[in-house]
Amino acid sequence: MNRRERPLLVVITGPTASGKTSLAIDVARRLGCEIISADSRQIFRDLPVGTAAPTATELTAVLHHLVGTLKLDDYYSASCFESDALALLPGIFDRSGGYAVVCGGSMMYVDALVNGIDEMPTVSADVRDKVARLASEQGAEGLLALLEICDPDYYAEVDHANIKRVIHALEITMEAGTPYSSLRTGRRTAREFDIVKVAIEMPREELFDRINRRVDNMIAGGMIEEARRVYDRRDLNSLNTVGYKELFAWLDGKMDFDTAVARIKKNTRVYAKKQLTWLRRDPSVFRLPAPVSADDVIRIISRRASPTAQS
RNA sequence: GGUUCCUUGGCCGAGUGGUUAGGCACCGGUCUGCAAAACCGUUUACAGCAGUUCGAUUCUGCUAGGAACCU
Repeated sequence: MNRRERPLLVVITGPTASGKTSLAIDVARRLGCEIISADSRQIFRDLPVGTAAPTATELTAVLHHLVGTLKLDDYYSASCFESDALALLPGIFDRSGGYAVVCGGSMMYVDALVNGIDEMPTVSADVRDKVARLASEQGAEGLLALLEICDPDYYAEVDHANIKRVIHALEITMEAGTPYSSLRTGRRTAREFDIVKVAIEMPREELFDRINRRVDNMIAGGMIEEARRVYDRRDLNSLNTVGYKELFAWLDGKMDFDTAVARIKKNTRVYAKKQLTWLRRDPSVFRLPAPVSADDVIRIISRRASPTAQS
């Protein structure tokens, strides 16, 4: 491809099991660039099978970033991803003449990189403990009552049933000493590069079929051993993940094996649906019907050939 | 052949003579810091037929299917 004045980030996304990985590799080869993975679970080492991470062969075919780089107990978030990706991009653009591919289905990660995410202080262990203690002593009502006092604006808009968001708001508010809502600008950050987002689409039946088959392949491909190896760390957030949860339940004797596998399939389908919901409301995504070839993606890139600003 | 019991929406599973069980799935949605997370909304019933009743998913009878026990 031609060298670009203004670099271009090609985001390849779509629901789980839609074929993102191999498409991204094809596209990256055509563009002569590297790939940044936007996957909140493939970024952990020790989970290659159950997260359908790129295989050794695939990793060799094109240089990948942010795959298997974290330990299971490392802290990570969409914001961490934004910084990591932004730090990697200049080098990737340089080496490729202005191209980079991001591939992944962690929609919030993609959004954080594409649109930016507001600056928030990192929550200290101290504050985390304080809020956790309040939660266990006074329950949801206590948390909500406190939020109503210290951040009435967010209290008014947050889903009171979604206690995770309430806790997060309280933590940030306490850490920052200023209401969480005052730190949320909702503003997009302008990027120094162009962005094209494409998503792979296919009839739901086909997608569900692919999911079911992939789960069977994972099981046959060593996922049970993988789950056994991390079993003792099952309480970590990184292992609050479809596939592992269900196998842990089986290992705990809480469900039989066939049920566990059926649950993995079911929960993976549920996950895919949530990704589709997220994609549907994003008008900036080019949704391409499978099978999608690198050519299809290149065509879209060239159509918006020159440095038209993305907004 | 006889006796007793069972039959609820895609699945599991409560219950009642007259307002919604509930859970899961399906379908739809929320989303700016653990997001493969967390959360929200909605749809699908009372096996069939005939009675009793102002009214039956709930009571009675018959039919069908199933379970247990008896000869």
